[in-house]
Amino acid sequence: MKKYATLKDIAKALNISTATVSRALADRWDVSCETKKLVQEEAKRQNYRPNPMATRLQNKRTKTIGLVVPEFKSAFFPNVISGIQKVIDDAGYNLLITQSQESKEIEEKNLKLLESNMVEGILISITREGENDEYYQRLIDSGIPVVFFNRVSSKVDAPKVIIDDYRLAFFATEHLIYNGFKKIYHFEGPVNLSVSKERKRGFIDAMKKHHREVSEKIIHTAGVFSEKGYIAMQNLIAKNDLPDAIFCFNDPTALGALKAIKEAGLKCPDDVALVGFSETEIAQLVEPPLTSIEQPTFEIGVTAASLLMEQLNDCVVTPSRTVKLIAKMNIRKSSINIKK
Amino acid sequence: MKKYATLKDIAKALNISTATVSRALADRWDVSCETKKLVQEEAKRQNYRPNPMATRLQNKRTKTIGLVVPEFKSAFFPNVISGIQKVIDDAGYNLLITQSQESKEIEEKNLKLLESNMVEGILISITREGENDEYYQRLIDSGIPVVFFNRVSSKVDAPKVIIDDYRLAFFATEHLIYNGFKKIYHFEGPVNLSVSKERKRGFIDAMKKHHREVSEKIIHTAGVFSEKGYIAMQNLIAKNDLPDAIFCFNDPTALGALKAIKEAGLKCPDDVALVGFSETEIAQLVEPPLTSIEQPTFEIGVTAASLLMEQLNDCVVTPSRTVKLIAKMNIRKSSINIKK
DNA sequence: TTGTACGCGTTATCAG
DNA sequence: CTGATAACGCGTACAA
Repeated sequence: MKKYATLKDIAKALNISTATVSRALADRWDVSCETKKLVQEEAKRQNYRPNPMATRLQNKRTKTIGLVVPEFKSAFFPNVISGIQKVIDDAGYNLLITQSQESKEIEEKNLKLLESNMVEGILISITREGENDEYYQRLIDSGIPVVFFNRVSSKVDAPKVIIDDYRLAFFATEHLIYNGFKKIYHFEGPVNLSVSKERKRGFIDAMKKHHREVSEKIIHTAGVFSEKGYIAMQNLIAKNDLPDAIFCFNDPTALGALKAIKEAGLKCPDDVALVGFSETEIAQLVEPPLTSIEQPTFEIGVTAASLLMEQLNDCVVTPSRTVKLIAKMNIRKSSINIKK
Repeated sequence: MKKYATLKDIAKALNISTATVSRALADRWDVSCETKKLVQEEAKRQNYRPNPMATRLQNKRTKTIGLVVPEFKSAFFPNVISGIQKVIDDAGYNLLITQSQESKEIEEKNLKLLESNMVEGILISITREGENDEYYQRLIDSGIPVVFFNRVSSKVDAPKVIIDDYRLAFFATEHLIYNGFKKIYHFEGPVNLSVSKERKRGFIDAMKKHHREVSEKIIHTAGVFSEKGYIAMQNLIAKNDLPDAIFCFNDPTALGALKAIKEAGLKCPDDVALVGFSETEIAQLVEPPLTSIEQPTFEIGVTAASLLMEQLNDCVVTPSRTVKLIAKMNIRKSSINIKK
């Protein structure tokens, strides 16, 4: 821990006032060129660096916004972040990123951290463990605008950016039905996440529309990560309870399932067809290429950040709105019915 | 922009001094229980939140350390971050993450951002665009310890955590040679990155050891991302300049190459064998599974963070050392010589 | 137990 | 052009 040089130090060294030093360093017109030079030289010599805390204590602006995401092991959030960063950069703001690791506790810790760095706004995709609703509300009340994206709070009234999970799950399921698959299962995501519920709802409604029987047997919880999909599929194989096709909560679970299918000597789509969700780069690289719903990740980031910027600029309190973005389905070999 | 409540505000409301308020909120013993209660109630009612900048201006501690990574689209950095976070958390510190997006300019901006948040130390894996050497040095000089990992500065004297790229590239190449491949190429990483140089050097030396001819023709620049590997492979196919095997800079380039191979109606490893580097989850999921060097990502993070903590605790200036961690080679189908 | 007064490092205002 | 001086919000000796 070294001691920093301060304005006072360099003022003392030059026998002038701190005010002059401050002005000289700010390169203002109302200071003579020679003192300016003297000051700047002395500053360099003492390796002077302005104390950011003191500055902020004065003008109360940090030009920084904070971000909380659950993780960035999958490609989803990194892509969203790129979109966010674009908007933030263009607006001349800085971005501080934190990772909640799907833990409610760490999420709260991160929010506090961002707060103590005086971010002017917060973008958040909440953890699957649960919602810190009271805290989100508290942030908003204390004047820090919050924008939710992807995984949103159901209770807090704030701008939200999501995709129409229900509709896309519906489409994906119908796609399997139209392709002539008869025994269709669903691998469900984390139960207390709104996206899981929406996708499950879309699946069920599509099945019902086409008069397919929907029982609890055809829905299996498989979480977010590939291992979970792997295990869920292994279980089905062990029980000899093989469906024709599975609509998976996301790509990782679908890829995990794919691995289990291959290991069991089965084939995709011949024995079990698969549909993923929220397109990852891997979807195209894997064999067979995976049918998946491609979310506009970059655009999600752009939209969320823009909504935040809007709030930051308009001091007027606009009613918070939920933006639903459109996604598209990439149909690939993993969901082609070869028996048809 | 709302105005925050301050100590003064709540002191005024209660007709007492700010000092008492301060002490009451700090829950000290030298203040009567009733005023304590009064103050705490008033604080809650005014939604009082201590101004972090003022606090930091006083005790000059933030208990926060900063991180700069080039990107986190690949799984590599997210895993490292998990390791870092473990150590940081255990030590009671906070972590601020930034992303340089492989841009030298953004990297410097991020360093400044971290600095202005008064982080007590910085962990960095530098961008491939070049090195902000002067700036790293400046940080260290001004008392902020810096630890490099994975992608390190060649000029700045500071602790570094790397894996033995040279040796592993050497092994990987020998593995291909021992497997009977004759025409072996190398897809090189970004030219000005030390890891690229090390891996290339390992490749060349292994080839030389076994008296293979090494010309510029067998080394092709392919960058970091899968598209680059895809294009590089397409070029080779177009020129009808097919090798038996390729040692790729990393997994994404190898996967890109794999895609090009498949699209051209060729087979891996039958026509072209592949070896990747820095194992990604996808390596096992792809067909054929990809031989790759598995880096101890989590451990890299743990080690780097530990080195930083060491520096933070020991006020003594210890000579900076470079830690080389061991990696292992996962041999899979993509590098099996079926002709042998 | 409570209040006064000062310092943390800056910037801004107002005289000179 | 330059120098006092106050203020930002908080903590804390010291005095009462």
